[in-house]
Amino acid sequence: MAARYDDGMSPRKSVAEARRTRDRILEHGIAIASVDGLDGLTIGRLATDLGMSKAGVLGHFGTKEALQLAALDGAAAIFSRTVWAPAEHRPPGLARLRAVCEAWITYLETDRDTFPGGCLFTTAAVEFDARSGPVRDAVGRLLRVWRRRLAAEARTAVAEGELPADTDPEQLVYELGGLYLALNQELQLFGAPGAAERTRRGLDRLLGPGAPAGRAPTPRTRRAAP
Amino acid sequence: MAARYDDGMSPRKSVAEARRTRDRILEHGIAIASVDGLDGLTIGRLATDLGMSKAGVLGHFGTKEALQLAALDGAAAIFSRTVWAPAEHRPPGLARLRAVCEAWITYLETDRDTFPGGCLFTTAAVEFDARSGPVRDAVGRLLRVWRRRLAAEARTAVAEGELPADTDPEQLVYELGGLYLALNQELQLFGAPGAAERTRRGLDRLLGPGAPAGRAPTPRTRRAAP
DNA sequence: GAATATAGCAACCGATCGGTCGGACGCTAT
DNA sequence: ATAGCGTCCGACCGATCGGTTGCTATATTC
Repeated sequence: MAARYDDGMSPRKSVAEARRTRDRILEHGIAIASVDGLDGLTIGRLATDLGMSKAGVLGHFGTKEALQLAALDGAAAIFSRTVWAPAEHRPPGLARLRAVCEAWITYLETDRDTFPGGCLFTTAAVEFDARSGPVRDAVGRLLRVWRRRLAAEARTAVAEGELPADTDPEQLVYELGGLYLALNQELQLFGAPGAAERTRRGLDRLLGPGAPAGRAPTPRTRRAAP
Repeated sequence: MAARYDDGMSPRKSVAEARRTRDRILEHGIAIASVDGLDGLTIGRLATDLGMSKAGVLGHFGTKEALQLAALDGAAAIFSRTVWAPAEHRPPGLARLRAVCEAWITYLETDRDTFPGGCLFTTAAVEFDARSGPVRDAVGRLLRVWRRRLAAEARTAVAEGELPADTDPEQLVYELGGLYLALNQELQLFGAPGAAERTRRGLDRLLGPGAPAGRAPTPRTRRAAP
């Protein structure tokens, strides 16, 4: 049959508009995937939510897998912009590391519109960690990049004497990641308001006490007896 | 049409056999859910994998949601038997806490047949943490029970003087959980063989150094300068 | 041995999945 | 002015989803 467009809603076709619709699809797709996972990110649902046809949605990506990868890329861009960029102007080493960690907390705590279901990387990592294919590879790659950045920062902190000389940067990053997995779970599953403070206390134990961005010093949690 | 059973495969109907088929379904279902999530746990796939009909599978549970809850319960039983039971005969407090943590590591590291896709609780928690309903509630309940047990053990450890007096048990459990989330991710996503040792180092930092079950003392990671 | 209960089957249901296809439409370059 | 391209549409495809139904065959109960 012929497309009529007699419902008052005329199609927009300029190449610039196309980019904007693609961005709209991606933005909403990231929100969906954050809640229901990259598998739960359905073309049909995306289409109905955005008031367009499935073919129109899929035309921008070609394949569901490509859509998933694009959503992952989009989330990576948001992540980089939200937690990495604000810390980039800080001096390398411990200061920047602390700034990143603090931005990471606010990223998990406040970005409920863009990621209503929590960090998309965590969701995707758990969802695909036992499968194989391009999506799993992309998730692994993103996580590795992020860890490498953190480890590099930790290394310069050690070189600058801001962290003890016997610090193992990879170990530090490993425990940092655990802290944030715990934060994501706490926020999503229990909605616990004290989760951020818990995380900061854990950070103090890992990085040494100190106020990163003007916040009040946190009460000590546990420290080895002198 | 009529079921004929003329393919040489006669049905078995005794109530005892029925229990065994139910267990078979659950066992395989847990393995599937571990990899593909509780949503990916499909009745059709379960049926073909086990060589039975969809109705035969669903008859034992009635609903997919009931099947998911049953799988969760089964996984909880395995978890309790594998990581809690072996430590139960240890004296309460730090010793038992250490034994649980060590059993937890081996549970994540070696149970690849029952949980080929990693800890089912972690998978289910991330999968349902942004939704609502009985499954999400069940996951939350199980996690809470587990945390309460750990916190209780930590509390007696403090009371016994095995941990510093200013230890916050909930904080300790929080960081413990993060450590194990990190372990699960490391094992599943990167298959890193050093992940267990990383976790033990983190445990030493949380619980104080000490060999829990006869293993060699681990090299120090990072300790505050004296 | 008859009656009852039940495990499991084949077949089927409407809904939705990812994906394809031809065409209508508007923008852009010639 | 017109040809071509890209965007998006409605319609449709086979496969699979969770679930229902009517039935057979066995085990159990009386």
